[in-house]
Amino acid sequence: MSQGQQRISMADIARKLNISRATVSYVLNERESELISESTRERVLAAAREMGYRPNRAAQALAGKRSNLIELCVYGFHPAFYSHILSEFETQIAPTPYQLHIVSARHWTSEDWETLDSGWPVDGLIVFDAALLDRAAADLQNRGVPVVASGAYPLTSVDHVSVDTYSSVFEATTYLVERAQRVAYVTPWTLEISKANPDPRYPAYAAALHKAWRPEEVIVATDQNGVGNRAAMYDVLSAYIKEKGCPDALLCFNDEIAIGTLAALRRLQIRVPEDVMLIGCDGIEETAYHSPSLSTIQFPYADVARLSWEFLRRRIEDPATPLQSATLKPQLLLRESSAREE
Amino acid sequence: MSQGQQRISMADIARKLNISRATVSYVLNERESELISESTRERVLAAAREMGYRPNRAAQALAGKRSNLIELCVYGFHPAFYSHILSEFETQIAPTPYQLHIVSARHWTSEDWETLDSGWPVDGLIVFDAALLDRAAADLQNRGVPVVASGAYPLTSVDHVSVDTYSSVFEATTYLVERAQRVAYVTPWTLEISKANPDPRYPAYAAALHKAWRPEEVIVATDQNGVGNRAAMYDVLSAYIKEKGCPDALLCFNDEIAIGTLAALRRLQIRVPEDVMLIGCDGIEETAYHSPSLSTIQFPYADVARLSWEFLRRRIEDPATPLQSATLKPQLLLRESSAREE
DNA sequence: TTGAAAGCGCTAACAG
DNA sequence: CTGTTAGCGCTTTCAA
Repeated sequence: MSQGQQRISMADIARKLNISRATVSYVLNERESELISESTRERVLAAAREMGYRPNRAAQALAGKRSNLIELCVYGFHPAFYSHILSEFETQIAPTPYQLHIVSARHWTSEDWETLDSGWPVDGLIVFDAALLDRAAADLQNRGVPVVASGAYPLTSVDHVSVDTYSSVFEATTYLVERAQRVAYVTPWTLEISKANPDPRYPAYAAALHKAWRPEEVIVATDQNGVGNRAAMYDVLSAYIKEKGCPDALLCFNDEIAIGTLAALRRLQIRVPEDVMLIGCDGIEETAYHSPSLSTIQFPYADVARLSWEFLRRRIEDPATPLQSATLKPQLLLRESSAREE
Repeated sequence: MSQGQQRISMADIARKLNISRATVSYVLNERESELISESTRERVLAAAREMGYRPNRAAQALAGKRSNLIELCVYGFHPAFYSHILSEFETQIAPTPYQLHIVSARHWTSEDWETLDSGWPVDGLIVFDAALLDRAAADLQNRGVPVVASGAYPLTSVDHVSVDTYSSVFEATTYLVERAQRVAYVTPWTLEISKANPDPRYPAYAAALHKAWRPEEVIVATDQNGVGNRAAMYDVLSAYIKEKGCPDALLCFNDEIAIGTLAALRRLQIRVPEDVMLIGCDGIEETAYHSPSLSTIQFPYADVARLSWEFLRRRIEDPATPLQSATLKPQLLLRESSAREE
């Protein structure tokens, strides 16, 4: 078919058919309002196909057409939590004419956060767990770009879907507190980071312990370089246990940490759940496949994606829509790793 | 700061400063060749910052500037194999001025494959495991867009990084054949699909068995709807074993299937590796955390990403570069799940 | 039913 | 050192 060295433009089609560029544009855009003779229509369509015409989306957007681009800003592709998120958003958007432009914030330095605006003509923007994006996102919103924030700490000045991780973690911790003496929190973040970050997990854990008048125990899972890392769980855990003895229950920052902890405990010959109860967080698929199966806090991936997209789409269609918001609660999923008599 | 309802353009800056748009363009683009007075330079920069100017990338691209956009076409964000791939590509591209535009082919129907060309002005394109993209990719290449293909079945008409999965699977199968009587292949694809698809796993398995004069055994892991699904492993496996007895070794299509199989075997009270040896494929991180730890075929994620990007970048910089290609071999990682006396 | 022309925001050649 | 100008490919208004 097409073997031209360059891209085919509407002008090429018009020239070949000896008609005007506007006519070509009309039929290619299926403009109902303009009346085009059936024969012209067909000639244009045929030529476009033959010549391998593909619209230049940058030009379309420049000329004022919608870009059908949705920017999704998320931390990265890893760990599995994010791939679940991305998959669900993709599932939402795939059947629509819209396309996802994923921006990963993983490697961003502090200034980069201003870069939320990629400069591409997006029709809308979804920011997931936008801890530091407040200003940038509000800015975009002010410039007329529809923005939806979602996750456990969404911006509330824009349409948002919040996930009430706090209450679920509180619930999980309370469950453990009622069945165990020493309930520790295992996290890849130092205590300073945990306290400075808007992430609700540590505060929820701490609140649940305080409520029961129990002392906090925080196990920081970092490697020698201070990087949060489940691969270091064995070293971290054995050192901790050696120094302070073994807690009866562990609430883990996320499922990856929980899985790393499970492996470390196995190596230390500590039984789960008999000696130590274990609960993770996020509800990644893997948790179901371990032995013992891992209790976790199931993040509502699909609902978050569905609602976020619903909100964004509505706002794109009707910018005057009043502020939309919803709150979802992750579900505590009790499985083998936390099974114990009360 | 900026609270305008609309986007700031270069014209806005020029107007405010009473200078020409070209001057603004020059300083914002740091054009060395044009001499701009230091004072003008600073005024422009200051105004741009204050007004919150962000370049319109669509317009830049239209006007002939490089877009700094790299399209990465990959099957999806799931399973973990893909998130490893995406992460590594992202790691490569993050420190450069380029930006990734990820296109997921997961939901594509047959016609959509023609859609490889998203219509955005990409500077280059990486297609991963491009089974059905040959024509579309070659097309783009012909139109002057640099294309690199990578994965276990890359196009060879363009720059490519191939991964020799065939030989690794052959090696793994041979390892099993030498230590077990019945070596079965567990796959989420029906035999017809396996045979029609360019994926080298089934052929490699079959070749290794034939070489040893052993009969093939293929266990198809699909649910009632015929969808490939590790969650169905228990049902599939117990039915298979009931009918034909239990193989001594299982070579799994990928690590997800291997993990599902491991869980199913556990439920069936069949020991790994004592009763059944198990080897997966892809080398996702999870394999190290199971008990027994899972043998797998380690895909060279980082090297594939690094080389692909190296090839693409070189071709972008110098389109006349001769065809580039490299072949990488995944490493057979023997762990507990396949440990057995010979 | 079709065509001419303006303009989206920007780059880059050229003129001053 | 700075301004004028011609497009890039497309949409859209207005004429014909």
